[in-house]
Amino acid sequence: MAEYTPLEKIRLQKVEELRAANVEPYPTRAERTHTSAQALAAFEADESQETNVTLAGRIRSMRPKGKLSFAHIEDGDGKIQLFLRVNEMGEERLAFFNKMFDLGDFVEATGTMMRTKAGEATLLVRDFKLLAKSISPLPADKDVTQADGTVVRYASLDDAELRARQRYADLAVNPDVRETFRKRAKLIKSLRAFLDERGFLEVETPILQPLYGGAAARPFTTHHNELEQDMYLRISFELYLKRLLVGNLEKVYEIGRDFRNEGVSFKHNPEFTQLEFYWAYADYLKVMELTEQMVAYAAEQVTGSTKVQFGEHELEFKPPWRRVEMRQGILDVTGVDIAEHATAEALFAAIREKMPKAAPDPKSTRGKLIDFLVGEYLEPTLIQPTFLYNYPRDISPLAKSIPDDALTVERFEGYVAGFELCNAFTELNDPLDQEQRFLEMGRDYEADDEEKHPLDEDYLRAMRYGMPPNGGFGMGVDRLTMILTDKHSIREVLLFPALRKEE
RNA sequence: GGGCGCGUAGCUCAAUGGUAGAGCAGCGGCCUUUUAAGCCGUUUGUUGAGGGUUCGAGCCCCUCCGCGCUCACCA
Repeated sequence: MAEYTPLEKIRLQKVEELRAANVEPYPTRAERTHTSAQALAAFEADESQETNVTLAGRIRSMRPKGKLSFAHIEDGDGKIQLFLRVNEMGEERLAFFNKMFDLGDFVEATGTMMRTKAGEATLLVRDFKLLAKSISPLPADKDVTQADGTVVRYASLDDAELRARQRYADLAVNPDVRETFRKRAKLIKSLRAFLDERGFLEVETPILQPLYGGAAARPFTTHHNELEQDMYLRISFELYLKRLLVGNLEKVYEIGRDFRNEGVSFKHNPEFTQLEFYWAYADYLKVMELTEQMVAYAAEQVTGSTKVQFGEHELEFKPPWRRVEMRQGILDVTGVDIAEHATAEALFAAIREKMPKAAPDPKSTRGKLIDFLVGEYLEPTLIQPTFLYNYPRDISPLAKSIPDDALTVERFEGYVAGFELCNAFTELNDPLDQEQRFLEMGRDYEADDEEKHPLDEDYLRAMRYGMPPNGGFGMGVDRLTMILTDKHSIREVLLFPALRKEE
């Protein structure tokens, strides 16, 4: 059971007193006629007319001043001031308001809009009603708008853990947090609109899967009792969405949750939102063009511009983005030409020769060594939106090889602000080649290696019916949200990020 | 998992190893145009938990818990 603080006990006492006085502290219905913004707009449109409104919101400040009181309430649109005087309601009623109402209470107020001596558009209250009593005080905060318009906060909830654990309190007292999640919603809506307009069909595929695949990650495992079988939460949508291409759906996409049983960091959460699309008869170059258009469109919808400030960087999303061929990019920053080293051993030796301080894992495959070079030396330089393309085959088991280059596949990743935003390729549609790749992957790892790619026989069966050539794409929606809202931790863009359980 | 750092009142934060404090919030008053309202008075702490060193620990040491940053991992 909850233990109440002295403050909470006082408020619980008030609840009792209210009920004793026949005032319901949690009435069923509200009678709001205007939001704060609507009331202000109606009043300011013509101040000579009487504007009568009923507002509802949470009390954020109270300034009782003898026979009159000021208060600010906040609703979904913002704050608005209430002005209560004995002239309108009598001393007893005003005293009741001052005594029984607290910061955090939801209240309804009816009256006429007016302007105070200080010039603030304010509701002169004739009557008021309690809508919901707040028992626990919200984290105290005070913010003051200076003459120059800047807002100074004197005390606020800024403990990162508490803000994430009690997001409801964070949202209640930090309007900018509400704004972040409005932008997130706008982003997802804009991605949908963009793809819908271009004839992509939104679909839903299983989250609970008998076999996981489409990425290299450890899954969350669970168990279906009746079927008596283990099941996995999906780590990607890829293999199910591509099955749909076999079914003659030419353009499909899904926005949803992926689950990966991996480490948590400023850019990783165990569950995260992914956008994937698959596009028949397109290749990775067409996907590249669609990607830059889509992200530029989203940036404009969310922020009003294709120029986005992220930390110290001003990012320009307007197409075309910079394109860097992986071999050339690595050559430029490290002096190592991966094309000259066809085996892991040769490449490892070349890396040690050019960069004695580099410490790649000696057991790495050639692809992992290349990945090491990219992550270590190239990624940090990719600040403006950039497509890095042509990846090593052995770390891309679902991508199609470049004609006449057995070691390289048609794959690109989009980088922004030094981290990976999206991943795409010309999809492998040759069932025999795919089977080989799965088997190769198996050989590259120990039998019990958690990164081992499980062989999905049903996926191969689907592919044998014939899969059209196609381009596929996956993007971390949380990461794009971070970039578009200038937040530097994934926790800031997730309403309820994963946290260790309390106590 | 490794390294570094943090944890003090409801909130934001102070406090050389020497009596745990301030502002806001709360509570009791005064106040008919306030907006960090003001003025007078006043309450609140297992200093994250446990152990140790010391005459004496919020402060030093150890263990644990939680969080942050970072490294590793994450095609």
